[in-house]
Amino acid sequence: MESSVAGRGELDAKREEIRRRLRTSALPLYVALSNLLRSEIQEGRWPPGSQLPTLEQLSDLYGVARVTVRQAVGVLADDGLIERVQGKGTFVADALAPRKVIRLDSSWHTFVRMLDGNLPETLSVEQDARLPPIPDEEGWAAPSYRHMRRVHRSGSEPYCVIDLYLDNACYTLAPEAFDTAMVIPVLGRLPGAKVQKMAQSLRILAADLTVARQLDLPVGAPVGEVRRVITAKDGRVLYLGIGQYRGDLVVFNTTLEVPAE
Amino acid sequence: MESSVAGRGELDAKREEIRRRLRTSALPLYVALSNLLRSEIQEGRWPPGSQLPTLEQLSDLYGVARVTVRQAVGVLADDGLIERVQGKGTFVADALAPRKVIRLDSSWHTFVRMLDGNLPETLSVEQDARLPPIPDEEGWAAPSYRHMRRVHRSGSEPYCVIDLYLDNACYTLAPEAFDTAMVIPVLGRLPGAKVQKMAQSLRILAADLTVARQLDLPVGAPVGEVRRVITAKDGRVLYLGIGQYRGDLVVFNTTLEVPAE
DNA sequence: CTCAATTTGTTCGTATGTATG
DNA sequence: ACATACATACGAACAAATTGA
Repeated sequence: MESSVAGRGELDAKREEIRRRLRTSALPLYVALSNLLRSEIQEGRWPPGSQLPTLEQLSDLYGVARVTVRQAVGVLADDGLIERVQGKGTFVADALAPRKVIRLDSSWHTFVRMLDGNLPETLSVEQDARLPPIPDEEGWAAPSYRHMRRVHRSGSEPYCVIDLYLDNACYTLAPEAFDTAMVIPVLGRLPGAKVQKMAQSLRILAADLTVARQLDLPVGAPVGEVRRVITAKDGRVLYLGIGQYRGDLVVFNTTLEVPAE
Repeated sequence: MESSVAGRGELDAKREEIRRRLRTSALPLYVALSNLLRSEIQEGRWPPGSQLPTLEQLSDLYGVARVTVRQAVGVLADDGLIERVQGKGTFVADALAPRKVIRLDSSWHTFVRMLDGNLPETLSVEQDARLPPIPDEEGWAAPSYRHMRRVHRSGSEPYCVIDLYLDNACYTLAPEAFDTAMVIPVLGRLPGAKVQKMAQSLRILAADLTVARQLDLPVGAPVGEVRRVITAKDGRVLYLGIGQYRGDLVVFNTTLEVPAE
């Protein structure tokens, strides 16, 4: 008897914890739950064609009322991700449109090759801008930069929005190229081979209002913010780019050769 | 006249658009607005110590009711980001607490140095596991792996939970070391220098329930999923690790030397 | 064919939170 | 501070479709 009571108490505690985790996101419970279910389905927890647990079971599993589970499931049904059949159950749709992801490689050659040929859309240009403050170890600023805000698309889907600063001394060497093509490959091909290295750092953020708008995402969706600094041999900053990438469309790759000891 | 009408119409359209964006986020309006204000403050739109626009002005600016603005501002006040003084105004707090982040470098040396000395907590061990399926180009599987699930902490805060598979042929060479220390540095120091390269790919996801619990995050919070494959010279997979990192605590760094043409 | 069990669909009533004027 | 409207979430009861005994 006691053990059964303890078991029940434990279960309730667990249920309560799950509930709390879902709650803390400030989203309505049914939205939070539908997001969770969506990503679990996309991760393959319930494969295409298979039956989901019943509303009662899900209600139990996540510690929310059946009606609320139903509401969450309804969101996914509206999206066509699942199908509900009265008297039978809820099923994962057969054809999940496979996501076409963009692979960002971080060896210089593959990175540049990947970028090359893409045509960004320029949202705004500032001809004579100052570089935002950067830490000393990243390099030192040239007198004047060309500041552009651009959007990169894969087909019609935007996957990156980027604020970039290009040393005007570089820009004047090939203005038409810089205006239309991706900046980094052009910079790499610039005569004189001034480019020495590119430092890159990535933070993971939730999309704010501006970014959500430009990447066509809900506010709060996970995005990767990449900061790239390209310097010349003398430490002058030729390029600074701060880009926000849609988390659901981009994969970042690195390969490290391990030095023999 | 016409231009003034057009200007007004434009303004209203902009207001309407902001409003719509705030709305569509599925967050309660006041939460969405507080997020927006928070990021604008952090971006420096209103510097520390300065006065925010009045509730009326903000109400106008964002197209929401004064009471709703007040509610949004209340969230930030609770967070200590701003201070409200009756009859005077609302002010940005002087000291914004900086976040302590973990830098994950991806040159082999710095990466290993960063890991070294950290003591992970092991959640579970499976002595004789099979490697999960991997694409051919990543390498080929050894007959048997040691599978561990571990949590990494910075102080008491968990920042990474990782599922790792270690070739048992490697494990038996230094079982005590592999049991307690970080696997990758130990693997790198293993006599024979079998390790040749490490491939790493990073996806950006929303935390699912399991990860949310283990990293003490709300469900849906942005996390980075890092997949690391370490192979020997002959292509055998010595190590596979799939780690989930808290987005708010981790920065991923890379430096690329640009080959001279 | 019928019946019972299962599972989703629907509707009420109630309580609370959100947003406006 | 108040009145109003609407969304969210819960529990409960009942309806309708499906399945298999």
